[in-house]
Amino acid sequence: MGPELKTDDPTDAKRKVRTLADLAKIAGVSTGTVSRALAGKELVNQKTRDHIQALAREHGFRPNQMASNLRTQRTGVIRVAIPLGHDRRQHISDPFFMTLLGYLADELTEGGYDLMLSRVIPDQDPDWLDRMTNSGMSDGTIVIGQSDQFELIEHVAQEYLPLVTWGNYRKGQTHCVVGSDNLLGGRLAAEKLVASGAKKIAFFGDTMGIEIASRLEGARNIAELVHFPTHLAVDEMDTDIARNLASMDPAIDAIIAASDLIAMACIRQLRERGVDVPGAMQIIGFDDLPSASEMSPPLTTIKQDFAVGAAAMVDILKRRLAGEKTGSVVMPPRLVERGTTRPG
Amino acid sequence: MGPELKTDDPTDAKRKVRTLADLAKIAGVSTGTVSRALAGKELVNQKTRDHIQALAREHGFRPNQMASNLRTQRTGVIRVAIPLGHDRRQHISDPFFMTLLGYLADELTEGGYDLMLSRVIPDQDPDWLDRMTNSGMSDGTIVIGQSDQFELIEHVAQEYLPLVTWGNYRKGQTHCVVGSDNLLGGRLAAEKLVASGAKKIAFFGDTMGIEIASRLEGARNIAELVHFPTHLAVDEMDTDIARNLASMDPAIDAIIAASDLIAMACIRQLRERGVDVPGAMQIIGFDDLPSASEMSPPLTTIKQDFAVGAAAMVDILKRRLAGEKTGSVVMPPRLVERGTTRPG
DNA sequence: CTGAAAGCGCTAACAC
DNA sequence: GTGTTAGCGCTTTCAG
Repeated sequence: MGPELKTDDPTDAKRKVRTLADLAKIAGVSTGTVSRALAGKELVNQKTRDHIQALAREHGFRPNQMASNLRTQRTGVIRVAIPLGHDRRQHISDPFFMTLLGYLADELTEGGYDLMLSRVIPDQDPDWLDRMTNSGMSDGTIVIGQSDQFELIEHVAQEYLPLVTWGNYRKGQTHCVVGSDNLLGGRLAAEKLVASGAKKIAFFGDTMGIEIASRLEGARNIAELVHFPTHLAVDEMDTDIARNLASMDPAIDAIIAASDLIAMACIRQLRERGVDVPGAMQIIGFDDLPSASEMSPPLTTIKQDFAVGAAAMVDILKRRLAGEKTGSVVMPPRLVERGTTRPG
Repeated sequence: MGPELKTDDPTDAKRKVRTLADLAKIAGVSTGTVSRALAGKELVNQKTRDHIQALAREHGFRPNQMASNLRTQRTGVIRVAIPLGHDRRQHISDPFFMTLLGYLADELTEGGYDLMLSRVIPDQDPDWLDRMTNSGMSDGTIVIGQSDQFELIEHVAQEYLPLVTWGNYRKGQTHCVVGSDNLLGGRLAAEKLVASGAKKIAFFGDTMGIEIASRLEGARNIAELVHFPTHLAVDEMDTDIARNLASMDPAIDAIIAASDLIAMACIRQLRERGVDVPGAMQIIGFDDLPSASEMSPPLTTIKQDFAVGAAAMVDILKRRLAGEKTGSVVMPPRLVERGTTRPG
């Protein structure tokens, strides 16, 4: 590599200017002035301001955000946390998260915020949410899915305002949530299946997550049904479904899946078993992910409007950042009839 | 709201302990000791360490990451930037970005890093990459897609090691890139169409992005083809395609789409026009997004393995963080024949 | 083993 | 208008 670099060589014109102080020195002014000039403040003479800005450009100087943030106590970043409490094998690449995250990212970045994404395993890090909200690394926090962390979120929300969650609303809760009326969603699914002639209905889903528990409850308000716990994580889902399908009452002729992904996996496996959908088995999903309408046959499902939900979350978060104490938003889901259920 | 809160009330036991200094005071030690204790360092007496940790838990104290980062010059976050140079109307929710991002997020968060997502409009922020790499807000940077920013990336890479890009490899380039052999991909697509009897082939895609330019070039090595610029952003794509389809030579009986999304949009519009796919028009996409195999008919496409690519990017980034000067990775894409081309 | 003190790089009073 | 100074909250020498 040749001779060692002497970075203290006074003739080294290339010595990088990395701090306000460096720049101040070569500009012959104080750091305060440099700071004001680069911030474009009016208080500094037009000429010196231009000069300093030119110098900064010339040396490729970029102020250290971290230091600035620490000083101003403001970061311009919103944390988006995905807690995997139960079903920790779920990945962020799960289409459900990705869909919601995509819309959130659009809303946030178009509004000038950066987005810091964190995957959380609560068991390994019991006070993840405190850590995040107190880390000073972000101005606000969005939690995608309550998982089994309802109480924790509830607790943190008591003393931390800029927090919005995607999930299920439970009457009287403290924390602000945006999400669908899962009870209604479950009901719509069951009603549809009953209307199109289902005799015996199964529900596939893990009720550790309260959103899914609500869907099950809603469906149970309409019809009696057999519950088969089914993981949300793709690698476990398939074996769960295979077992369920193999062992379940042959009289069952309809399935309510707790998510589109579960529905899709069911359809794949039923096809392998030679079961006709929707002839011999009707299936209805939940979410209406983009791929639900593209698969074949296209999936009948209970639609949640993620674009609207994401916009609502960001809007609410901004208002909370401004100190407003907003309420929650519960959106009505909607039945979208496609090809995996029979008409009627 | 009753009387104003006096936060300086000395009897207020609830006064939040938010700093090391606060905790040090109630523990009766110095901030240095608290810092060491919470970091679990051996140098501090077991008893005091336990005591301080207990106190911290009790008061819900969480050290300020920002301050810590500033001091240690290490953040534990990796920036993922998506530059929208041409086609700035593209959204992060675009399935291509989301797919790659999902895998990246898995790799990164499972490796203990947080991910900071930034959408960039280069025209509005010409030195976005300098700003990011010098901001002190992250330890390394991943850029998804070179867009029209090849030269800028090239320039920054000369003095910033922990930078990895997803995109096209051009011989002799400085910056480290992971991506597919787009030239080969284009060739595979054209070869397939020729083999299955295409007489006249169109290419739909905007060559402002060098990846797509390479795909076009590769295809041109095999067959003469008509090029129709087509935006990548969903809202512009449809009108582009409609125009192209309406005006193009009726002899054209095959389309190479620069991305799966373009292919899907073509198929939708051809269907509306009553054109049979693949009978009257064969179509081949690029990417193999998850939905490519789920739509109907399933899409013939040139597959890029995003999971492998993401893993490679993270692996390389880690090695660069450790000071290693790694090379680039060019992965071979693969033809996946499905239902939008004819056999043969 | 623990305390004191010097910063990390920046901003915002407060002076002049 | 500009310089000086006191921190933001933490880590880490350096003493003792």
